[in-house]
Amino acid sequence: MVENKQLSRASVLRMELYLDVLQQCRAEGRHNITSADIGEAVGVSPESVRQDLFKLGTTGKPMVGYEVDKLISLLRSVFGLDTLKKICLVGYGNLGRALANSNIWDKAGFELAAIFDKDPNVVGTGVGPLKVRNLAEVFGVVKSEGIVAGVIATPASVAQEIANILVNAGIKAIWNFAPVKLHVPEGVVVENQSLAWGLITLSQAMKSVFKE
Amino acid sequence: MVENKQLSRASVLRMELYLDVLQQCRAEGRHNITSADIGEAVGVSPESVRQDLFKLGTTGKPMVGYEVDKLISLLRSVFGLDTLKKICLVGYGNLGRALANSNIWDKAGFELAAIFDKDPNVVGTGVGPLKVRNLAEVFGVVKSEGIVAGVIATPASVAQEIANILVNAGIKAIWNFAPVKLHVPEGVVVENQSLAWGLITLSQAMKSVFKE
DNA sequence: TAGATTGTTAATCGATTAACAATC
DNA sequence: TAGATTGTTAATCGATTAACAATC
Repeated sequence: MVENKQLSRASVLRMELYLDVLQQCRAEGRHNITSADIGEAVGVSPESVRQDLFKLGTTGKPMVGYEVDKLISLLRSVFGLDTLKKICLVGYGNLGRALANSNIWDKAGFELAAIFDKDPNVVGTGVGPLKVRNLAEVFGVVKSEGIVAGVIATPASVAQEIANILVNAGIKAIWNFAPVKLHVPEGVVVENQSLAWGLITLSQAMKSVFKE
Repeated sequence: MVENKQLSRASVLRMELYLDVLQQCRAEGRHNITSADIGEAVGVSPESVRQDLFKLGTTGKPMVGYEVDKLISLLRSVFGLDTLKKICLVGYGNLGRALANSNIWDKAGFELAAIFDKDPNVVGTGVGPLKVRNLAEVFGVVKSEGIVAGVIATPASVAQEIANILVNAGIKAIWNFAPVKLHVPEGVVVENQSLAWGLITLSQAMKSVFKE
């Protein structure tokens, strides 16, 4: 029932789409869904949907399809959404503020447990009960709070330095918004979300559109 | 010299890293660089670097390596960074404000030419000379300004509707921050940058780390 | 020259697509 | 039962890695 092989990034991305569709179905009161329905909703062939679900240990029934509730649980467990993970945010500029005030954390099973910045004018301000702390406190707070992941929303110039601090403090995962390839030891996961890179990727993709 | 085959997404992502390394090299005054150097800096094998550059029409010399300036120009042209593209932003919440005030646009060859929101309290406010306009103006402004791309930084619930409006207005590319699979006609490019999906991907990746 | 480094083809690997038997 | 739909293997496709001749 639990996956053992590493899922490809592409698979994971598709599965996130499946989860979205399934939740819509549940909201509409449907109990079952076929691979064809899922596929059509997310722009993927039914075969690919089945292949993806097969990797997770399949749960469908011929003629009936998949149980919506069961599949939602399965995907949530694959993504680890029901495991609470403490995360900290480093960098409280425009982007940091937008992140801190967003509602994305819960939905992915994270608790935003601390915010850090080096600017003395920003330290002490904050979101609700959460106050921005001085960068120097990272090590101690990560340890004492049991924080396992960190977000880097700082300028690119200091991103690697921040990554080192986080890793030293024992963090196992980094969500990186800086357009910098971070060098981290094995066993530490980095997920890049650089807006700059995203925009360049869009620019590149546009070229083929205009060529037609 | 100009690429004709579609580059894989993975290739493009790697090439963005190469460009970063090359720009650092130029800043340090280096004129040449080998595939081994590039590879080491970005965590890719020299063979892969050469293979990627080969796809673009290679420009290196045995025993010397690649000319830094030449390669920067080549990559900038591959990404289309020197072609100015007008883009508009829809949704001026926390994320929209962070985007509008960022410096990412120029660097990817975009000019942020208009901002839209439906909230009357927000319309009229703005960044520098740019004022937030009413959502109803999208169609007219996109046409009159010659805007070719749009950013969706709205709640997920209205993202598809906004996409339809943008596409109808003639936009060819969408940078989508909403955690929704957008359905667009062929010939329109969508680049997803949903933070919610990114965070779930991180959560999934963390599972394997903690399993070890 | 000698040898480091590229250009480019070949081999491997993995992911996607197709096919179809199993089954409810 | 009949036939729609899954589970699962096989075939195809593409990307990555390896290899090595070409070359500066």
